[in-house]
Amino acid sequence: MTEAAFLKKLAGRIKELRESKGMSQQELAAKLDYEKSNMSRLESGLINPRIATLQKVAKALDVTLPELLTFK
Amino acid sequence: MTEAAFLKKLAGRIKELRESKGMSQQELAAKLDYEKSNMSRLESGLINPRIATLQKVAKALDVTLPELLTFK
DNA sequence: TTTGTGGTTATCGAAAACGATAACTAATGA
DNA sequence: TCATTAGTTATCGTTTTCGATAACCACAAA
Repeated sequence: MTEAAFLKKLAGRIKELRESKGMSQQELAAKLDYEKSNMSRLESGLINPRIATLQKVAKALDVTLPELLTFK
Repeated sequence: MTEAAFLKKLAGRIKELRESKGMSQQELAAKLDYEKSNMSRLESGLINPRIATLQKVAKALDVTLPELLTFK
């Protein structure tokens, strides 16, 4: 799997979890002190985020990091 | 948990898995095309790595990303 | 003593994340 | 029509990863 394909799947996983919680991108972004512009790019697979950023995303989504990173 | 503490635990997890496979830092670094100097810093918790880097680490250690990120 | 291996630390330049901000589109509702 | 909300896209400056390289330490084997 290419890096781009991997980031795409991760992006979809974040979007899926966010929507299942009924949150907007801006709500999620605000919850972890992340720019909404970057959140948009993150959910589009355009960013290769740092692990600490994903840790905050997981926390804001109320899931564990392994859960966030579990996808097909 | 602070970011620094989190990175320390991640570092320990990588070291633990690497040693359980009987690999040296340089062997692991070479396997994912990562500089040995950075591997040393990564295992010291001095680096907040990108998710794609950790994905390569997991692959080189023959574990899944969730497995790599599962620790106390 | 010399050589090799494993690991650490430092520096340099390039690339990319990230914060901050702005402009824009589309959809919804007053 | 106007305002609001959600999301996208772009730019700028700062910070940090990362590749590349070098120097260094400790230890063990020849």
